[in-house]
Amino acid sequence: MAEQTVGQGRKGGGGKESAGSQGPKKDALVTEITPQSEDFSKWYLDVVRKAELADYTPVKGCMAIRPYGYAIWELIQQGLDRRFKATGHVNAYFPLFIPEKLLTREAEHVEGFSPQVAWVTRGGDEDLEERLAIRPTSEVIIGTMYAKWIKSWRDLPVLINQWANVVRWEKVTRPFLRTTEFLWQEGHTAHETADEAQAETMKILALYKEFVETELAMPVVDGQKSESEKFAGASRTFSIEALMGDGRALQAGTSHNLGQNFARAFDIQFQGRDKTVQHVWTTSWGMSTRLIGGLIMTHGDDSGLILPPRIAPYQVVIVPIPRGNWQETVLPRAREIQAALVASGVRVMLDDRDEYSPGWKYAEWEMRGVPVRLEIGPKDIEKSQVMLVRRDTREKIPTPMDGLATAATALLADIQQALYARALAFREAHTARVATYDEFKTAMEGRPGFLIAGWCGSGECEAQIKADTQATLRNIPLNGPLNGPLDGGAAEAGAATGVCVRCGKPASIEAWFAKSY
RNA sequence: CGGGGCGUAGCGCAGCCUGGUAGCGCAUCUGCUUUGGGAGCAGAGGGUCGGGGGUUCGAAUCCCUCCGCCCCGACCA
Repeated sequence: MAEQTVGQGRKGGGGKESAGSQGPKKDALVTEITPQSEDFSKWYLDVVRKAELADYTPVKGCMAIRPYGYAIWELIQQGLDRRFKATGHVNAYFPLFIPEKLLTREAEHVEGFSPQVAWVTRGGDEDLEERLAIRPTSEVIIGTMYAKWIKSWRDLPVLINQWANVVRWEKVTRPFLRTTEFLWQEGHTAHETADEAQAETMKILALYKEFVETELAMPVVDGQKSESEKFAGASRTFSIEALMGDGRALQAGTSHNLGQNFARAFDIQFQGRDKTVQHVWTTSWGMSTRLIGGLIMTHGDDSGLILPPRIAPYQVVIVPIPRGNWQETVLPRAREIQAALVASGVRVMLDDRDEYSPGWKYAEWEMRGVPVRLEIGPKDIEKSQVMLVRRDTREKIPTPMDGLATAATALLADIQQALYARALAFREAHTARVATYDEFKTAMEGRPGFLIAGWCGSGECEAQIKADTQATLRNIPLNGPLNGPLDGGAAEAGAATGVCVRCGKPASIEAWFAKSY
C-alpha cells in the first residue's frame, strides 16, 4: 500500500494499479495530457493549458498569455531585439488604428487583407465619419509617416522596428498558432536603391534563421515564397519554414521586399544624389507569438513541454528532498546552490513548496519543460553532490557540488545542442526528394513531412498539387541544387536542369512542399 | 463558410433515451501523519447544468434559437 504509486508515471498509458481502489486515480493522471500519437492536436492544446502558457478568454479567438508563456515571449523579444539593434535598427511605435482611406491605397494589399480586418465604427456616442481599421499589419500607417519623414537621400536608410499587437479576423484559431489578436515585431525599412532593399530583406531572413536555430533550437529552411503565397503588396516574400512533430510545416518568420509598391501608394519620395526625385524601396518583416507554438510542437513529448535552455524561463529547477527537519538542513544548501547558479547567469527556480511531494514536483516541472532538474537531499549532501536530471533524455547525472555552476552551464549548452540535433534529425528523416507525381502523391499520403520536388514555376501546377495532395509550396530554398541565388524572383528560370514534378516540363526550380499550419 | 462532434464544479466525466429540482474522480480548503517519481486518513467548501425562448404542474433531460470550443475541408500575412 505504501508503494502504490511508485514507478507509475502518467506517461505509461497502460499499467493499471493492482491495489483496487487506486484505479480511477491512476486513470486521471494518465489522461492529464493526451499522448501525441493519439491526437497531436489535442496534445498541443493540453500542453498549452496544463503548462500554463495560455488560456482561453471570453473573447472569441483571443487568448490570455499567462506569465510562464509570456516569460518565453520576453526571452524571444530580448534575443531578437538585441539582434535588431546590432544590425542598426531602432524601435518606434505607431497607432493601432488606420483610417479606411489609407488602408485602401495599395490595391493588392487591401485585397489581401480586407477579409481579415476588424473595424471601429463608433467612438463614444458618435458614429465615426470614417471607419478605423484595427491594424492587421502596419505598412500603411508607417508608410504614411515615412512620406513625411523622408525628403532626401541623406534621410536613408530608415531602419525601424516596432513591437506591437495586431488583429486579423480569423475564422479558425488556435492558441499561439493562429489567434485573432497576436503579438509580434514588425520591421519596416526604407532604402535608396533596389539592391539595398533586397540586401536588407535577405539580411533579416538570415537573422531570423540564425535566431530561431540558435535560441529556439528549431532547424528551418530559408527560401522564397511562390507568387501565390507572397505577402499582399510585396514584390518578393521570403520565409523560414520549420517542421513540427506531426510532420506539418510551420511558417516561422517572413521577410518581404516591397519594392516601390508602398512608396508609390503613399508617396514616399526623396531627392537623390543625382537631384532627381525618386520613390524609396521598402521592406517589412515579422515574427510573432506563433513561434511559441512552434517551440511546443518541435520539441515537446508525451510528458509535455521541452524548452531549449536558451529560451526557458527557468533553466534549472531545484527540488529539495524533504527529510526530517529539511528546512534547516537541506533548504539552506539549496539556497546556496541557487545563489551560485544565479551568479553564473543561470535562470533558477527553487521549488521549496512544502505542500507537494518531490515526485509531484518532478512531474510538474517536466510537463512545464524545464531543461534541468536539480535534486538535493540528505544523501547528496553527505556525498557533497547533487543529482542533475535532463528533461530531454531523463538521464540522471550525479554531479559534485564543487564546480557545480560550471557543470550546469555546460549541461545546459549540451541540451541546447541535443535538442537542435534531434529536431534536425527528425526533419531529415521526414524530408524526401521525389521525381514523379505518383511518388509525390504517395509520399504525401504515406508519411507527413517535407517533399522536395522540381517545379516549373507555374501557378497552375502549384494549385493542382495543393488540390490533389493538400500540400502547399512552402518555399524555394536559397541553396537548392537547381536554384540560383534567387534574388531575381522565383519565376525567373535559369538553365533548365530538372523537370516539374507535376507537368514534366523543364524546371530550374526545386521547391519544398508540405502540409502546413 | 461547408461537414461532423462537444458544452453539467478549476480539470476529466456520468446523468439526458424513458422530465420530478444534480453526482463521481482529480483539484481546492482545514487538521494530523508524510515526502528520493504525481502520498494517506478524517472533515469541508464549490455548479442559476453555455445564453435566450418555448412545451409542461414541473426541464440538465423534450422543442426552437443564438453563442462558444474541437476535428475535417475551404480560406488565410
